[in-house]
Amino acid sequence: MRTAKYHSIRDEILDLIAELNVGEALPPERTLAPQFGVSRMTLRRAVEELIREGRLVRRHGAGTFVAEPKIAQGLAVTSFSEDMRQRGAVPSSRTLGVDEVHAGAQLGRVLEISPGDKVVRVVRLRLADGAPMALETLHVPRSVAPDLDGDSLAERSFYELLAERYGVVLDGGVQTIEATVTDETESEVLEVPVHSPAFLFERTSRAVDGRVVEFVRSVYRGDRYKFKVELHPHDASVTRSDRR
Amino acid sequence: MRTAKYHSIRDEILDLIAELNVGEALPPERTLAPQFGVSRMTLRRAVEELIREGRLVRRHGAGTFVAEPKIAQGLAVTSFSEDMRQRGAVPSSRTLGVDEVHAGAQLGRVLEISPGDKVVRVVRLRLADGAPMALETLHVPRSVAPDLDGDSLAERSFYELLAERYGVVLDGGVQTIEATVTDETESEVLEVPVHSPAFLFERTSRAVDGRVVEFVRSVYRGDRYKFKVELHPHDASVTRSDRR
DNA sequence: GGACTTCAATGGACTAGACCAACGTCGCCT
DNA sequence: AGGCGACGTTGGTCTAGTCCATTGAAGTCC
Repeated sequence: MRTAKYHSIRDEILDLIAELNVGEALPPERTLAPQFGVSRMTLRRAVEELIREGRLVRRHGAGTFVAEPKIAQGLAVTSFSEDMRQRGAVPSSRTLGVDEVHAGAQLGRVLEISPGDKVVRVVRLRLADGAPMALETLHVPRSVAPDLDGDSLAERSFYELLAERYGVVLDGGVQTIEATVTDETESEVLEVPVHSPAFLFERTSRAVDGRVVEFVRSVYRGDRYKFKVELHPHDASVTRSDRR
Repeated sequence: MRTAKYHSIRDEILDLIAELNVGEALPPERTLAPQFGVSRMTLRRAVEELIREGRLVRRHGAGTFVAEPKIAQGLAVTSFSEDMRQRGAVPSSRTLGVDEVHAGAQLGRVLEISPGDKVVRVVRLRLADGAPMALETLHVPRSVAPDLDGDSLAERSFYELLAERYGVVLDGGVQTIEATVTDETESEVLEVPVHSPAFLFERTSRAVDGRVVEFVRSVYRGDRYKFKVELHPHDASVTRSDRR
């Protein structure tokens, strides 16, 4: 079997959820399992995924219910467009410049290439509902994207290009988030007063083969962008490590 | 059985991990399971918890290995002290003032009480390694903590007090994170120039009985505080919802 | 010596059933 | 009418086994 059963069951339950209102109960596990032709354990595994995603809630003895749509706009901000859509805004983008530079010491270190290696640098203004939201500077080793240029980025997202044209499969990355204020240049393109509050995101992404494929530095308008995080008591799992 | 087996097994595996170096393999599942006196499924469930916590990594066909200590200093910032310790700093606290006010319209709304109800307000300076890190203003309905005062907070954490003295069990909450700059007052106590970059946290916490038990507003120094988040490809689970 | 094959060991998925624990309802008793 | 207790329904945990998929090393062939 190519794809795991519990994964396709997950999708079938998703269809079921679509036909229910928030707060309504799913059929009991003992009904659903044979209906989908799987054992109860397998069904439960699929349900557990949906619970982790925040789409279902289980209440012992009562049933499994469709969860409130979650508010959380977390920090797994890997795609500007995805992020904006999730926040209910229409994303767009304007490329302000594309050039090729030598990595240099700092950039070479974070991209894990030689300081003399070439790097494509793309500066883009990111907009939400037509108004400036963030200024993004993208750095990609030339070796990762040999023929990347401004035209390519106009049509499709950088991540689509990576996957489809260069066969790069992303594995993960590290992102830091700092508080900052805008400088003259940033203020101008973002259309805010100088020294306005802003978020500074720095992200480094790695492919499954181990190469660093991008370093992105983004400045977000503090007056338009904020995080909303839902806290759950069991999040403090680290506390237990000093139990001895 | 009071506590689930897979939970105690989790702790036993934790002991096992403590005796191994990063990257070393755990004994295979088929060895461990009978050793702990459980079925393989139950053992796997315990291992899966530890994987979610980032302490173990599984490699199909190869084995289960002790993971690199994770960097992530995420957003589940429910306790200043816990947060600081995790970042390797020594937390401390100085209470700047405690008073009782009427809720008023705004505060009444977020705390879900009448505008005329009384609220305890505590202003505290939070320090890391002896230097100012954040200015925190805590609001608690008097009805939740009838005899709360400055002395109580000197000895124990607010959350300990809630749990042990008032029998309040926390259920969760919502936290927003914004970018801001310090005003005159904040600058003075935080010992930074006026209009320095800063994070503004606003947290509302709820007890299991449904009552809102606190509203906290914290201003963190932007030059000392930052987030570091590890990104994983499957985090983009939302993308799948438009598959139809 | 290097490339290929084979195979044992390991994690991944799944089943059919058992028993426990929480919830909520329905009926009985007061 | 109100409260209380029994019980059926639901999720929660666990077992002992089966078979599949991936890995990596040992062995084989050229």
